[in-house]
Amino acid sequence: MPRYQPSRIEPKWQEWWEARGTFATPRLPAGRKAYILDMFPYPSGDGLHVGHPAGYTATDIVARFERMRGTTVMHPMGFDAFGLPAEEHAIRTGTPPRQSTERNIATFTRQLKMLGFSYDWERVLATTDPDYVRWTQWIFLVLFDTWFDPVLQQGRPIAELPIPPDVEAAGQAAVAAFRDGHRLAYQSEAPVNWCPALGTVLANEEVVGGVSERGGHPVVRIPLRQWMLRITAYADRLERELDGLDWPASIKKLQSDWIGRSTGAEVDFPIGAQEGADSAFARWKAARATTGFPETPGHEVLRIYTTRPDTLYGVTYMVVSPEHPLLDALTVPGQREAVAAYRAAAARKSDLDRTDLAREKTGVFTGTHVVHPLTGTAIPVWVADYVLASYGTGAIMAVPAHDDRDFEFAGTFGLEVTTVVEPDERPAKPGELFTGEGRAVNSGGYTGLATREFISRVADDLENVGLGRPAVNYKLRDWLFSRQRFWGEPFPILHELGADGEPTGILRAVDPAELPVALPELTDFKPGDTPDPPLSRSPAEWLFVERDGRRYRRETNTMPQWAGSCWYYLRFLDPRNTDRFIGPEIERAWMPVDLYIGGAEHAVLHLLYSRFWHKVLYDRGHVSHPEPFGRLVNQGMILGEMEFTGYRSPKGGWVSAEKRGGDDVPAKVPADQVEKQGEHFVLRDAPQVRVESRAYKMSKSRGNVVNPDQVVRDFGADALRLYEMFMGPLEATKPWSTSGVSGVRGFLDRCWRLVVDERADDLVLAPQVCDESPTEDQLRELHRTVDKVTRDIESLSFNTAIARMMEFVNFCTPLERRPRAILEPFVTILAPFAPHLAEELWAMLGRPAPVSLAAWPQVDGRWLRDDTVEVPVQVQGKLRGRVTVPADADAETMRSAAAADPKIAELLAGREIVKVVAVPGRLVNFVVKG
RNA sequence: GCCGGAGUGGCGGAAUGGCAGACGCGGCGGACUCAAAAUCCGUUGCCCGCAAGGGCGUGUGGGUUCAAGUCCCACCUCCGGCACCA
Repeated sequence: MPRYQPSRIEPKWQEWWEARGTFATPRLPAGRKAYILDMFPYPSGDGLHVGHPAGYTATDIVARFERMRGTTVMHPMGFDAFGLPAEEHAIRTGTPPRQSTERNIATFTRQLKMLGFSYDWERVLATTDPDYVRWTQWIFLVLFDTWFDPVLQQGRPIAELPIPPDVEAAGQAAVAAFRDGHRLAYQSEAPVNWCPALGTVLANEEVVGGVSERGGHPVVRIPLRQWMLRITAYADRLERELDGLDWPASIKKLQSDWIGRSTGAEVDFPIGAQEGADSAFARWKAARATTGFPETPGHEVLRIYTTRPDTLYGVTYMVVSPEHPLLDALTVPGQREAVAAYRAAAARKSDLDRTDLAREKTGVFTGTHVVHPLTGTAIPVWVADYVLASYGTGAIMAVPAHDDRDFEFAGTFGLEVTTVVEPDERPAKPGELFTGEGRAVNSGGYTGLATREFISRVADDLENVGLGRPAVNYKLRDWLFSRQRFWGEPFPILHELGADGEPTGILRAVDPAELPVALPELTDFKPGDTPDPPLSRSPAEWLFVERDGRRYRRETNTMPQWAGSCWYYLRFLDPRNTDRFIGPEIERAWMPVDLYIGGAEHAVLHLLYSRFWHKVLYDRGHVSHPEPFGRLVNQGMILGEMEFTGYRSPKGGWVSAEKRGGDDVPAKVPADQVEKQGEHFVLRDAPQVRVESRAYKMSKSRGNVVNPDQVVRDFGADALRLYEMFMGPLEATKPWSTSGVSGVRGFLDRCWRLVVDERADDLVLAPQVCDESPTEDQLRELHRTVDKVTRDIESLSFNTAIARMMEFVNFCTPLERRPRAILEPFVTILAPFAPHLAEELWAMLGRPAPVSLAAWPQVDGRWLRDDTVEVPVQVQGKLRGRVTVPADADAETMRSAAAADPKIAELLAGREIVKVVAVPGRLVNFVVKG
C-alpha cells in the first residue's frame, strides 16, 4: 500500500539535499542575485513556534523559486542567541547560559531542518559565537572611533574632529574629554530600574506599575553610568532615506513617527528678575543683542523649546521637569521641602507610571519667576512631571490657552489663561482652549499675523537679538546601549586606573587584534546587592589588565540583545572571514538584502538600529550601500484555534455574553454546541444565550499553543508549510485551524495519487500516467496554472497560488490519461511549496533529482488566450443572461449578440433603450427607460 | 486620545470599478463496500417557490457611476501599535 507517507520521504530528501550540498551558495553570485533573508529567531527554550514557519516558508518558496529561475540565491539562517531568558535560567539552575543556549540552538536547528528549508547551513551563525562577538565588538569600536560631522551630515574618524583652541590649550586630558564627548559611543548617567529585592536592573517592560513583573518587588529609578549610542545624530538621514525603500508605507510611517522630527524655536527666559529690576533685564537684553544666542545656556537663563513660538505672548507660567539641572537653583528656601518631596516622588515613578497612571497633572511652584524676553513681565516657574527631562531642553513655556496639557495644568492650579490665537472663522472666547492654527491676537507687533507666518518671523527676530533661535527636536533619543547583565557582548573598553585603584576617567579601546573580549567563566550568576553588572564580580585576572605599564579595569556592562542583530545580515555573506567582518568584494556583490521578512514587532527598533549601524559603516567606508534592506515584508501573527466562550453565573446557570457581570465566569464551549443566529453565536440548546467567538494569541497560559513537531508528526512538513501559506495573505493575522491543515494534507494526498498507484502493492506509477501528447485543454490548464503561480509567488500571494494548483489537481484527477508533459511541469512548480513531495514525485516520474534545481517552466502565451468568451448581459445593471462571443468581438458585435439572446430580447421588448455599455471581453449592459 | 489595519457564506478566505463568494474546511446527497474508513462524483450564500423563476445579499447610513466588496463622505465594531515629545 504505497500511500503518501511524509514521515518516510521527508527525512530522506532532507538528507539527500544535505549530503549533496544542494543549497550551498557560492562565494559570489553568478549573474542575477537574490539575497532572501528571514529575521533570525531567538532560540527560546520552548522551541519553534508555528509563527516562525510562516515567514520562513514564505522566504523559502521565493528562494527556491528564484533558484529554479537561474538566480544565484543567498538564503541563510542563524540565531539571535544572547538574551535574558538564558541568564534567568542560569540564575535559577546554575546552568551556564552558553550551555542552555547551545541546547536550544540544537533544538531549533533540528526543527528548522525538519521543515525542509533550503538554507545554506554552512553559513549558520549565532550572535554568541566568539568569532561573531569579535566583529560585533569591532563594530562597536568603529562607533567609538566615529564622530558625526553636522555640516557634512556624515560620520567621520574621531582623529578628524576639529579641536577648539581653548580645549587644545587646556591640555591632553581636555582634548581626550572633548573627543569622548563627541563619539557616537559615549558614556552618560542614565536612570535604570533597579530592583533591590531581585538584585538586578530591569528592562522597562519588566516593570509594571512601579513593581517588578516577577515577584512584585518595588523598583526604584537610580542614575547609573551607561553607554549611549548617538543615533539622534543620524535622525535626519534615518528619516529621509526611508524614501527610497520598498517597505510597507505603514512601517515607514511608524519609523518616521518614532523619529518624531519637530521644528520650532528655543527661547531663553532670564531667571530671577524682581520687581523694579527692569534695568538688569534691559542690560541682559542689550548684552544678548551683541553676543547673540549662546550655544549652551548659562545658569542665568531658563532655556525652553517650543513648536509654537507664535504663542509667546500667551505664556502665563513656566515648567521645568523634576530632573532639570537648574531646579535647585530655581527653588526658593520656602519651597525647598515641597519641591524635594515632589522630585523624590517623581523619581519613584517609572516612565510608565508617569504616563499611564498619573493622568491628572501634578506640580509644585518653585517660588521663582523668570522674565518674559519680549514683554518683560515676570512669569512663575513650576516643576511638574508632565514635562520630560529627556526631550527638548527639559523645560517649557506654558501657554494654557493653546495647549491642552498646559490648559489642564492651569485648570488644576488656578493659573491664568491668556488667549493669543484666534480661529480664522470666528472670534476667540476668553479662557477657552484652542490648539489649532489661526491668527495672532494680543501679541504686540505680531498681532494679526497668521500662525505660520508668525512662527517663521518670530524665530528669525529672536535670533537677530540673541534671545532665541529656530530649533529642531526629535522624539528619538540616544540609544541606551549598556545592560547590567551577564549574557551579552562585553564592551571592548578599558578604564584606566589611578594609583589609588580608582578610575581616572580615561578610556582605552581594546586593540582590535585582541578581540574578542570573551565573557569570563562565572560559576555564580546570582544577583548582588548593588546595581553593578554581574561582570564586576568576575575573577581579577579577567577584570584587571595591564597595557603599556598602566593598570586598567575592564568595562563590566554588556551590550543589549539588539547589538548582534544589527549586522548579522552582513556576516552571513562571509561567515568564516578571520581578517575582516566581511570581505568588500563579497559585500558589494550581495548587498543589499533583496527580500527581508519578519514579524511586525521589529518594525521600529531592530530595523532602525540596523539601519543606523549600517549608515555608520557606510560613512566609514566599510559597506557600499547606505541602506541594508531593500524590500521588507511583515508576516502576520498566527493566533490559536477559534474558541467559543460562554459565561456561567456563580449559581451555575448560563449568562448571555452581552449581559455578563463581573462575577460570571467564562467557560469554553465546544464548537458543536454552538450555532450562529443573526450577528451572534448562541448555545444550540439554549439559543437565548449568546457566546463569544474569538481566536486568541497563542500562549502557554491559555493552552492554545500549536507545536510544529506535533503537526509534522500528524500531517508532515510539506502539509505544515503549505497550510501556513494557504491560511490567508502572508501579512494578515489569522487563526490556526487543525481541520485546515488536514485539508491541505488532502491536497498533497491527491497530488501523490495523480502520479502514484496507491492501490498497487509496490511503489509504481499510476496507470493513468502516459507519454501521450497533452490535449489543448490540458495545455491550457497547465499554462494558466504556471502563469498564475509564477505571478503569485512574485507578489507573495501564496494562498492564491496554492488554490490554483488545487484547481489543476482537481482538473487532472478525473483524467483517464495523464500525460507526463503536464504532470512534470506541475511537479516542478509544486516544488517550492512542498519540496519533499515534489522530489519524490519527480523521482517517480523518472526524472533526475533534484527537482529543487530544475528549470522553472516557461509559460506559452498562446494558451492564456481564449477564442471565445462568455460575457454577462445586464439590464439596468442586473445580471439577466450570458452570451458567448469571439474574444476579440467589438462593442457593436457584443451588443447585437446580447440583444439577439431570446431572454434579453424579451426583457427589452417595448422599452426604450437609453444607452448600451459594451466593454469588449467583459460585459454588456442595457440601460432602459420604463 | 492619536496612528495603522480589518469587517464578505457556518469557518479560513478569493475577486485590474464589470458574472460576489475562486480554493479549502464543514454540511448534505450519491457511487464503491456485507458494513465502516479511505477514495471518487455531485451539491452547498440567504429567503419565497413543486418547478420555471423571482427577490435579497460584502459592518451601518448617505453619495458618485450604465455598473460599487472595490471610489468619496459620515458613522459603528474588532484587532494591533503609540501614548503628557511642548
